[in-house]
Amino acid sequence: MEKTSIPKVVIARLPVYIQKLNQLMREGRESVSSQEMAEYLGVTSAQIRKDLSFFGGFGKKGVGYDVINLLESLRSILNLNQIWEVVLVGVGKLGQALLSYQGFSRKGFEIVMAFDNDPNIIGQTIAGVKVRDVSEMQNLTCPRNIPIAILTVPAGNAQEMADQLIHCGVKAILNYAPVTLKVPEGIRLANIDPVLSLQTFTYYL
Amino acid sequence: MEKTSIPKVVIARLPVYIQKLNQLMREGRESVSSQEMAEYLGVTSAQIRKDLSFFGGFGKKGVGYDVINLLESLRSILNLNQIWEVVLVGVGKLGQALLSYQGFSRKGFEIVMAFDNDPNIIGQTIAGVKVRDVSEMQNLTCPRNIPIAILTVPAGNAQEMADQLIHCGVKAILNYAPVTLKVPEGIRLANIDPVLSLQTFTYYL
DNA sequence: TAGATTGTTAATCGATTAACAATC
DNA sequence: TAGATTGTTAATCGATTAACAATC
Repeated sequence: MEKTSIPKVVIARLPVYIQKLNQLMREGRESVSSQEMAEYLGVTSAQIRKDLSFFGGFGKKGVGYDVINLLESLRSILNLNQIWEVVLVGVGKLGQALLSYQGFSRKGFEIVMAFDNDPNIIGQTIAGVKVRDVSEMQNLTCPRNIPIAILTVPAGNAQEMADQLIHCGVKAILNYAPVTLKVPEGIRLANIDPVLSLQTFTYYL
Repeated sequence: MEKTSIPKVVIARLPVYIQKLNQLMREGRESVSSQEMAEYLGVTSAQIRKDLSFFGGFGKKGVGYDVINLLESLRSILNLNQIWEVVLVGVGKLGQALLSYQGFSRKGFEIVMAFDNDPNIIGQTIAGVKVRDVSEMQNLTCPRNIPIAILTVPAGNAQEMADQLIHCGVKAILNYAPVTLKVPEGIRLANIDPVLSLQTFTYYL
């Protein structure tokens, strides 16, 4: 029960607001109303105002929200004004694609280590990160206290890798493996499985 | 307002149940209780029973649910007893990884066409799929009426590609681009942006 | 000032959970 | 039969929306 008062759904929407505000900023926009944001994002303006009001009053009545100011406020609420270290486990095709993805470091997430168990991949350097043997993972990650892990291993290995990472101080896991992981209370977990999304589609099609 | 009565959250959980039931089946389990499923998935048993009860009574009181029977029932509810054709747009690193991913066809989703705008990639065959010029997309996809698209293009191109796909009859889009797309009523949309997940983590860390 | 838009309250809506009779 | 577990109802909990006074 951490930061109890604010609903999880609200926290999950803040990054979406940030994404849009970033775009507005690049376009040179100075201010934006909740109404306009709502249209862009396909939600109600009341929801946007309510969400923001959990953290204070960022707007000016009759005017709207200052784009840069709101953006900075939200970034600060989410602790995005720092570099977050990330460890990636599983350097198959998907893991390689994520290692090469510029979007992480551009948004302040730095993949600092990568591990695999395939001798053909161990030792290679991908996007500046040297791939190491997963058998060394505990030795190498435990001392560094890396807070976030990305899991791109086969389903069968995911739980074991998660356990090891958590043991070494990882506090949040982005899981691409198609399994439901068991993690202790207090460990954040998000699952990205495209098949689950597709299987939801097919109900409606 | 299609199939109104059943909450979207319930539909979204069915694939997770299917995932676990598949695993139980592979392990040779014959039946399972809502209690046991709940423990595996980290939810309440009441939720599982309630979810299933929207579609009928699949269990036996005092016994639980027959694994194979429930699995088949859920697959049928989600229309998973058929092959679903998929078009993939954007064959960069991520697109290539998804093209090579066995999990889609294994679960009944067949990527039948792929498009890109990079001359170095157009013409290549990846995982049995020939990459075609995106300028031909409308000509090639419109007649085939493919229901599902996966978008792995840069943020700047995503909306334009979505519009074209929808124009050609696509009814559901799995969007990997880091933008909020605008789609007409009735088009299903799911977004997979790992950065949004990471940015939710950092609030709690 | 007049018009616009916020921040907030109260009402509505929807989802989760507890509890238990039914029954295998 | 006794024990276990479902299916379902009612109660609780939480999230969304409508509406409007405050105010820029």
